[in-house]
Parts: sequence; structure tokens; C-alpha cells
Amino acid sequence: MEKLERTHYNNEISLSMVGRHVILIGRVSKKRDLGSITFVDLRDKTGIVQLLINHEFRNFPNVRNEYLIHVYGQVVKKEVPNKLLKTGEVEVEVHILEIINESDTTPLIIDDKTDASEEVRLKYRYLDLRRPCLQKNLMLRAKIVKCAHEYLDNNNFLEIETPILGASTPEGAREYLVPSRVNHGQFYALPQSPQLFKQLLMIAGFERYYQIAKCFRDEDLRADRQPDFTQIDIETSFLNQEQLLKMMEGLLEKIFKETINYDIKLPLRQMEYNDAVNIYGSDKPDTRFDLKLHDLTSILSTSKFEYFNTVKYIKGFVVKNKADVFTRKYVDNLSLLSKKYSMRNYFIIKYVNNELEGSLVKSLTEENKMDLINEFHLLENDVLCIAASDIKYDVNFGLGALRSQLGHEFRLIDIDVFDVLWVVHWPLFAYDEHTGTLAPEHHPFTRPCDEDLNKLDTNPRDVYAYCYDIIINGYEAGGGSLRIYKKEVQNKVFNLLGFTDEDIKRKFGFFIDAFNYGTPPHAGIAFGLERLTMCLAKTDNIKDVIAFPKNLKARCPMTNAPSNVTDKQLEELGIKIAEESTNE
RNA sequence: GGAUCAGUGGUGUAGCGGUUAACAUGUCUCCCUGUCACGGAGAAGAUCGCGGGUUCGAUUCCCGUCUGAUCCGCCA
Repeated sequence: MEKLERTHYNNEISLSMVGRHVILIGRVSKKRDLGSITFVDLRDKTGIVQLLINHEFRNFPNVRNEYLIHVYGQVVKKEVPNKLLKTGEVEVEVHILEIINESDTTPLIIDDKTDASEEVRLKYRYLDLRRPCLQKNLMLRAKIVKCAHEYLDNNNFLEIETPILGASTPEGAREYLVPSRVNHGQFYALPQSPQLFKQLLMIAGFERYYQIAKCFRDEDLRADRQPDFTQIDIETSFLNQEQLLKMMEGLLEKIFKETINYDIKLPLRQMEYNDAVNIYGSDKPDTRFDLKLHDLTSILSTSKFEYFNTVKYIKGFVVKNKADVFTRKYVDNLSLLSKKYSMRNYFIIKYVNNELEGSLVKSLTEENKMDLINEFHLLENDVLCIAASDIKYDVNFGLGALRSQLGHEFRLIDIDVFDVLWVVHWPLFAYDEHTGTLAPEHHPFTRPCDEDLNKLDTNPRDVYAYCYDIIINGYEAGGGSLRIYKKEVQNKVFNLLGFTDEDIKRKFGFFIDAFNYGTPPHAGIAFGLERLTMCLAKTDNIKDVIAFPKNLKARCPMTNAPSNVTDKQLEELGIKIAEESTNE
């Protein structure tokens, strides 16, 4: 028996095979012992098929959940089919059953609907990964990578690997540092992205590069953020923005079609950054539901509410037919939420019994009320959510966060639809209104729009960039830009960011040097592989699309990384661990 | 750095100032020939995260701490 090879995978067993003998390998997913007849759900990577072990088969060894078994048997038609199972019309009557390996009782139920906490799941990840949904997600992820390889290979891209051990450039995200033993006291940094290398590959003349690139960022984690993650990293020479976007749309079209058989409509919609922020309160708008932001500054600045008379920005949106949900308690919870987004408060106005209702209403003039009703075409049971601030960013993003929460909470989203769009025409710099400093909105190599070049010296905050993000269902699934290829422009941008010439030389000297040797116009993009997979797999947790993820403390509960190392290792590296100070 | 929530048999939860600490599932034993969330009978299995305080008495209330999840800051 041991020498007999598997003849089929479980999902291949079908009605047309009735009468045939098959050899299967799988795990016991479930056993139902009815006395002198036993049913076993046999699971392999393709699915489940029911085994029938009847009374004529006396010597059948006792099996338990997760035992790995090897069976020889005959496909038979089931008396009563199970419609929930792909193989539900047939079962395999077992003649020989061998246990390949036994299993302890597992600490979690191996099923899509597992009961275990994430902590347990990560500690026993190899068991968690047996769950069909996670197997499916990782297969989906592999398919996406395969599509990327095929598409990019067919479009004359060359896959080139760039170093994992690189130089530290302490801009942007915090880096993971790696001490060098050979070079005492010095450190490599793991790449946040292969940004500089891929641009250098353009200068080297490869014209079209890609890489399935591992990236590392030592920042705090989130449900959609891991410290090590993967980018489909792409760079091209001589393409303008429209050409590049078109080529990338082809890639997305192929991925959606070949992984989940979904047709996305090309060309993709392009939304200006300013529209995204002003209308949807987000630079990654989810346009599957409405709740669009309206500017209410002119309507409400004339109210009797003092705060509104002086505050610079007032905006709001309407939620149709939900006023009854906005109880006192519910509204109180919202004001808790508002604090998170540095909002003073969310103001709630309900429209019930043909009247506006809410703490704000007594401060409104009759004209204010009419204007609001007309602005939003208010109907019975509608509710207005309003926010105000002197900082434009806070109003937009504060309301955007609320919009997003309510959109999900009230299920305003058609989950069968994929909302794929570009957000384009970004500001080159992000201006921090609190500190008054400039920072790159994307990264410091982003090319300013030609028509704005003359504003670099005078109004850098009004300079826009050739920059684009791909947004899927409100997730930033990727982003890129045309790059600066003129030395003078690059230096100007560095200077605006507050880098001294010495800084530039020290951090990016090799890169600036390369600009002297005929840099081509180039442009690129990077897709977040995990984000893309999350969207296609319809999960909101990045851990569901990574085989061995870290928890929120960036630890791996299974391997227990990161861990202490021996004194000898530290000594070789010349590293001393500082005593943790107990008094702050 | 901050906020919120959670921590009770293997797993997931309930509970309450005094309990034999409950329920589901899993595990073990027995019964069962058509189950597919099989069913039936029984059994084992918990220092209620840790430390301190209040109290005659704390799993329960309070303080601290640790762990986890989610979010804000952060993520050029």
C-alpha cells in the first residue's frame, strides 16, 4: 500500500467516476461513527471527499481528527447527496486504510470557521494554515504573482533583484538595522523599498525593470500593515504618465480576470487628489458608497453659533433615512471617535417630523435651516453629520473617517463590486500645518508637474506632482510617480525639503552622481502585494494573506522572533545592550 | 507615545462580593448501518493572566502590571 501512488485529488472525484478504484491521501477532517458504519471527511489541499467505511471492513484502524491517512477504495454514488460539498454526490468506499501519521488533538479547529483567537492561530500557524480559507488566500497570492511575472515578462520587463543589505538613508520610515561583523560598529539597513536601486537601473539602461521585492519598515503595525511586506516593484524609462498607467491597467485587468474572473472596466477612472480629499475626505476614497462631503462654510458661518462664525472650514454629509439610529448614546460614541481625528466634535442634525433636530438647531436661523434642507435635499429620517476646524486637512479627513465608518456600519457597500481608480495629481509636498514644515508627499524623487516648475521657488506648497495611487475599495493598493531626471530639479527639491548640500552628498551622493551620466526620463510604480491580495480575497486583515505574519507587537508567536542573542554574538558585533532606565 | 476593548477547563464564551465556577465545542469510554454541525448515555479536564489593596470573604470591586486585538500618532 505504501508504494501505491495517489491517483486523484479529492476535488477530482465526481459522479462520472462511479465504480472506479482510487487511491487518496489526506487528513481526517471529521469522523462520524455510526456503529458498524463510519463516515470520514477526508481533506486534502483541493477539498473534501467523504469516505465510507462499512461493517465488512473489519480491520480498519482507529483514526482521529487530523490523522494523515492513505486510502484505497471505490467511488460510489451517495444515497443522499450533500449539496454543500463539491464532491457531495459521491463517496469513496474504503477497502484499505493506512495511517501515515497520527496527530495530537489540535489546539484549534481546522475549519474556515475556527474558534481560536489570533494569538493561538499564530502560535500554531502550521495548523492554522491547514484551514481551507487560508490555503485559498495563499494560492490566490501565488496566482497574482504568476500573473505579474507573465504580464511583465511579455511586456519586455526584466526581473532584477536588488540588495536586502543596503545603506541606511534615515528619511521616511524607520529602518531595520543590521550590524556588520566585518565592519566593526557599522550597520546595513534593510530596504524600505528598492527605490534608489530601481532608478539606478534606469540610468543603467534596462528601461523596464520589475521585482517581487521584500520591503521592511520598522513602524507600528496595523490590521493592514506588517513590518516585512512585498511589493510588485516596477520602473520604466521613456513612458509618460498616461502610457505607464495604461500599461499597469493591463496588468490589473489580467490579475482580476485570471484570479477571480472579474472584469474591471478600462480605462480606469482618474480622480484628482483634491477632489478625493474634498469630496470623500480621503486620499484613498472608497467610492462604492455616497456620503459625499459638502462645503457648509458659507451656509453656517451666518448662524448664531459663535464657533461657526469664526472657524475657517465647515463641512458635512447626509446619511439617508438613518436618523432613528442616531440615539443619544450613539451620538456620544461618535464624539469619542471625533477626538481621535483631532476634531472638536461631530455635530449631528436629524430631520424628523419635517423639522431639524439636534443641539445645534437652536443656533440656526430660519435661512440656515432652509439652506441645509435644500443643500442636501433632506427627507424624513435623514441625518446630517457636520464638522468644523481651522485646519482644512482635519475637517476633510475627520469627516472622511466618519464617512468610512458609517458606510461600513450601515452596509452601504455592494461587496460584489470592486471599486478601482487612480488618484492623480498630488501635491509635491505635504505641508504640516502644525509645524509649518515641508515633507515629501510621496518621496523626494517625485517629478513636479512642468507647469508648476516655476512655483518651486515662490509657492512650493502649490506645486503638484506627476504622482498616482491605485485605490481598490478604499485601500491604497499601490502608488508611483514620474521621477525627477534633471539634476538641478532634484537639488532644488532636496533644498526645499531642508537638506543641506552636505546632507545630500552624504545620503544620496552616489545617486546624484549618477544623474551626471545621461539619466533618462523614467517612471515607476509599486503595488502592495498583500494589499492587492487582501482586496481580491475580500479580507480586511493582512495576516490572512501572509503565511507567517507578525502580531501587532511585530513578534512572531511561533518562532518567538525577535529574541535575545548570546553574549558571544553581541561581542563579535561590538554591541552592548543598554540597561533599560526605570525612572523616566 | 496615546485611546478603547479583552484575558475564566484544550479551544471559544457566560457569570457573580459567599456558586459544587455555567454553556458550547473538543477529548476519553460505551451504544448506534446513511451520517454530512450525526444522534444517545456517561466521564475526565480550570491554581478564573500576574502582583498588591479593600473586605470576615475577591474570579467578581479598586490600583498596578503583563499579554493580545483594534484605532490615533507614525508609515518620505
